[in-house]
Amino acid sequence: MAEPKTDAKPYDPLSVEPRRYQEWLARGYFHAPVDPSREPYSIMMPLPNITGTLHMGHALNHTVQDLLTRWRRMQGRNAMWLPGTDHAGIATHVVMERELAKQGKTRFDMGRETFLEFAWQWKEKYGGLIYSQIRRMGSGCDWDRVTFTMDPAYYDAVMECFLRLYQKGAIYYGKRMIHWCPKDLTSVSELEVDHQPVETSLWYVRYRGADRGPDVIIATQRPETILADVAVAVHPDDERYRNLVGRLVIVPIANRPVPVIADRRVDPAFGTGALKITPGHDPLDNEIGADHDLPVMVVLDEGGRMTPETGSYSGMDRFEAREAVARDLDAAGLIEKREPYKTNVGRCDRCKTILEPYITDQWFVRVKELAAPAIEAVRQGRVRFHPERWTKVYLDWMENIHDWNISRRLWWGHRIPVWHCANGHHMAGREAPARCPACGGTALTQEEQILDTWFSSAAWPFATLGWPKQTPDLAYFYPTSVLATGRDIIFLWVVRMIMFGLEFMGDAPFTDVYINPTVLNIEGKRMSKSLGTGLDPLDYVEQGYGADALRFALTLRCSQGQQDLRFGEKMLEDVRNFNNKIWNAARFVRMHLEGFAPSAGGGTPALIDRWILSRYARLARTVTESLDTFEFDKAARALYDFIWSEYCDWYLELVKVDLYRSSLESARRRSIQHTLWTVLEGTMRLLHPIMPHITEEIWQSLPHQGESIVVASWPESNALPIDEDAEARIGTVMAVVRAIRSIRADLGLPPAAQLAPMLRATADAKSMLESHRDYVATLARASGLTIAGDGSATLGTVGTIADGVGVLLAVSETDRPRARKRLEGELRAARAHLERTRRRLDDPEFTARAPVEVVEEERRRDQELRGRERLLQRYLEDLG
RNA sequence: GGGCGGUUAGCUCAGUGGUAGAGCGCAUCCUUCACACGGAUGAGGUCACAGGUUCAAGACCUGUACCGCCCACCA
Repeated sequence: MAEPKTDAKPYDPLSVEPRRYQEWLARGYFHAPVDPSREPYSIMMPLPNITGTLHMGHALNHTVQDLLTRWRRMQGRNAMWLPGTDHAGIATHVVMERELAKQGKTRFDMGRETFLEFAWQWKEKYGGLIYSQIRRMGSGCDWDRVTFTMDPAYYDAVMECFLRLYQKGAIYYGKRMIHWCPKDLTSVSELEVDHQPVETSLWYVRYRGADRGPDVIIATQRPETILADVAVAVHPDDERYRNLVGRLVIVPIANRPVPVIADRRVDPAFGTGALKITPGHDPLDNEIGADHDLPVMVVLDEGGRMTPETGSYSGMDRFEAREAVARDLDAAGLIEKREPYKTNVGRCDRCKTILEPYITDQWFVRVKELAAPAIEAVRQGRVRFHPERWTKVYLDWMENIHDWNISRRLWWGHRIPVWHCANGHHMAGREAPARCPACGGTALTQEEQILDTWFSSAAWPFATLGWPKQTPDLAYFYPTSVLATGRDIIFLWVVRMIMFGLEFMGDAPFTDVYINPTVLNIEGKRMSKSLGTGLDPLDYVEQGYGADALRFALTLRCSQGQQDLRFGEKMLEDVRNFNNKIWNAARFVRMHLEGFAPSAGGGTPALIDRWILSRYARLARTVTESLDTFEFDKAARALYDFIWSEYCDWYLELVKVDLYRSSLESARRRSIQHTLWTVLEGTMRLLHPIMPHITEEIWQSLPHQGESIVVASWPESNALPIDEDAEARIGTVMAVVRAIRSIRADLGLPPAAQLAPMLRATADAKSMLESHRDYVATLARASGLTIAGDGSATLGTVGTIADGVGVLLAVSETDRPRARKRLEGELRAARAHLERTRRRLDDPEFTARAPVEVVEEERRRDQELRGRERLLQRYLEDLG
């Protein structure tokens, strides 16, 4: 492993990160071969689309997966993170066809074969881009296992899934009303419908009664579908229309008589309470029509244009036809009114075209039987969601799951392995059978449609490992450990993986599902390239912040409490500063590590060493526990606070007192070196999962065991002792230092002025302070410090009480007013506090009902505050 | 319409029923030999609102308001 390249004062991530990543790759650290002697840990990357580039959401999601993988590897697991990409049928179609449209072409001009060639070229060209971006983020994926959903072996696995479901009768075929995109010419999933509010009109249209019967007025948003009306429906209890049910009314323009029917699904409060029934163009009408044995009429074609049967409207676009029909109705005197109306329209998630309810031949998976075990797996806790609240979201949805429309009228994807014969029979198989088993016919054609992208990605956790072959990989890594993803694809993907895993492997595909927050910009708006609010993570990385900074900034805000994470560049500045802090702390440590060898041991640690070692032990616990419970922000915050506040601001400053002492003994030096090294080296390991590059760079610059921090061991927190005595004593030192600094600042004393404060302490604290007087004197710049017993007199001083120690400073005549102000302020605060404590202790309810420890604590505090009040009062009097 | 989050310092957010916290920003001071991408000291909060439970509520319960997300979509 290379030596650190630079010792510059500011840390430069750009000169470190790509180099370190290359080394890791070259040494194969991210490849996890099957090894039955070790416990596996595996994560399957939520596969990005080949058309995609890395966005901030990926940056967060990948950081989480990478830190989990790196952490578990350091804990000794055989950790494997499998990367891959998705062919993403419709998404890829949309971008490719947009490209074709620029040349004035459609995919139909090219034909299926040519288009697929074009698609493969596209995949070759853009499919690799996202991988290089992933690598730039430091993600330690097992690149030997990278998988594309249309790789031959994966393709075969998808076929196997379909065939097995087909054979067990879980798949059916037929004409169904689905969400249809008239631009992409395919069905789309109900989960991929983007509902958006829109301003439109509600037309009130008069349908004349047949045979001189009464007229009825219906309200509709879609006059163009009037031509396909087959009935008018009212609520059975609606008194207004009681005498109308069973009679006929005339559909305007079409001049067809249709029945008035009664159905409970009609809302009498909406519009006029009368609903036109158009089973060919509306899902509710389709249901009602089917229940009343009404025919289905269709007046729009697959492109959303009026059919040839519509006479003068023939060929008109649906929106054009809407106005035309409305005009004609108006001319015929049949429009009672037209009012503005706000409603929601469903748009194609990919191309934003308004979708049509449309009836075509579709393939479906009967999903209830697959859902039942998937529900059980979560109920029984075999699959756990983090944060836990997503469990309910999952269960609620699964309990109301609808059959799954898996066919898409696209070309780029897995073609459905079914053959149709001329007599309407169909049969499944990888190859075309010689003749139809049902009728013996030989005129067989393959199904044109392909499978929904989510059908293929549902097999991701096992198809990537060689299934249906019983490979060693599959046996070893399945089921995987954690699935980390965003909440937007819980229904589309997570539920389907659980169903497929249970169906085909007999086991849920993972034990834990971590749902990461959604990354928003600093205004709280969704990031979107089209809105110009998208932020390219790689831009920030290359601007000089580096991948580590981005990873840490995201991790620091990756809490379970909130579903969103607001991101702004300021956050990267903060982490850049943090990295610089770490970098310079390491430089400092290195400067003082001359002649140090860890093997020599540290001898007897001083109190300050014991203190930082104890704090480090706590850090190791916090970080480990936080990672274990998916509370990544806690881990990051603990590291940040420890490194900056405790290690740098306090320990390094304390240790300088010893290091710069003219009479530093070699034993003391060795013990300092050992502590500096132990804590920094260990902290780098604790930080490595979040910031892999800088920690490697620093770790390599320190004495270390092993060839890389990537494969170093995780600090075993149980082996690190907590030293409460050292923590308490150094806590007192810190409080005293802070008190002196505070007095100095309040009095506006120049920094050059060496102070001569007096500390008054009880015997125990006094002896501790005496042995640590140099630390206090140096850190507080108070060379004239004296330490006295509890009873000594004080005159003309300002003072405070820090952790039970009186801190006093003689005050000059000119400083008196400021000193008095300070004392009065402190006294006021103490009295206010005391009053609160008093009120509690005077409350018999409190002393009777609160736990003994709490009451004791309150008494102790009361005593302390009384002492404090007394002393402050005396200081004030002494000040004169 | 139903469900789920959120509402804490100017901003972004932590916060296990028992003395309200961090980072940034702000103010004052410090170019001391790891770091000015730094150090020190401060100012700044009726924890959205209203009830309730409790000796004790920012935390628990019930409502309300606002912000956001998801589901269902009355044509």
